[in-house]
Amino acid sequence: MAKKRQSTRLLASELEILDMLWRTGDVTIAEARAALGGDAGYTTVQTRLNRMVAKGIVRRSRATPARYSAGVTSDDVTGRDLDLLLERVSRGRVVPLVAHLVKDRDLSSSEIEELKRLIREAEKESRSSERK
Amino acid sequence: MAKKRQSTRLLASELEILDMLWRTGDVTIAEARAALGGDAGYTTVQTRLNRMVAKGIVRRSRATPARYSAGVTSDDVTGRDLDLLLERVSRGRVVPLVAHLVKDRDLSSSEIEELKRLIREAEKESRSSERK
DNA sequence: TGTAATCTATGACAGTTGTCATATACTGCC
DNA sequence: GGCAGTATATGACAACTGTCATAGATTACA
Repeated sequence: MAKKRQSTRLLASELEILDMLWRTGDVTIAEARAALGGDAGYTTVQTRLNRMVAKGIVRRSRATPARYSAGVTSDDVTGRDLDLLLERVSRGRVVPLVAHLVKDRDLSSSEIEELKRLIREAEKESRSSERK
Repeated sequence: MAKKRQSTRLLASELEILDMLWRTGDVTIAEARAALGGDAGYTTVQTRLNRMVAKGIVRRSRATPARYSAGVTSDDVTGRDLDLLLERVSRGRVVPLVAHLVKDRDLSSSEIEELKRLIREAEKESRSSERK
């Protein structure tokens, strides 16, 4: 019984670690601990990092002290998470997700321009596939 | 030791259940089991549903047989998940998330129109706050 | 009404996660 | 080389999750 977890997604606590690694590059345990706020005990941070190494989402260098770095990119995580959200929560509807992302946020004019460009691209795509 | 989990997000397996509940409305255990594909044992589905009830994310009616329904809306989940993604993974940058959502997808022309409208709204917002 | 069918409660076990203590190993410096 | 300080390995425990078996309660119908 108790099948191994298959299609999971990263836990919030794992995102916390990855966020830290993406921000600070590669770190020793002591540095990771400080970067996380210094609340957790040294071996707690050690264990969490090593468990993530075992899962392949964090890398560990052979140096001493070992340096840990992210083993997945934020784009990987973004992609997988958004796809899961689309599938499970939004039923494939893109608009409500985008709505949440752009509503009530302070976007710079360059961000607005980027967004417009994205929509124009998508529009071109949709028209070309329509023609087929 | 072993502090109770605080700031988590829903597990993929919980999203699976909620997805089913959002789609089918309220269900008995037997119906839930069928809707999930019939792979899991009856009491497995029972346990998973009841544990989610204990967490407050699923509701259970007092009828017999009990009927289970979603205790959170998909908008709630969408909102919380996207905000976490923005904070932890994308560092507040909205554009890459939107890019992933609109790239390489078949969007209908009405969806495109909706997206344009959203951007126009965001633009209006950004201009009005600029003026302050 | 009594029995079969169904539903519910409960217990169990293995794997995961959050937390850390302890013991062992390694490094750097006197 | 030996000791202090740092790093690593390992073990542990509680809560949570995935899975289900079993027993007791309820319902439906012959």
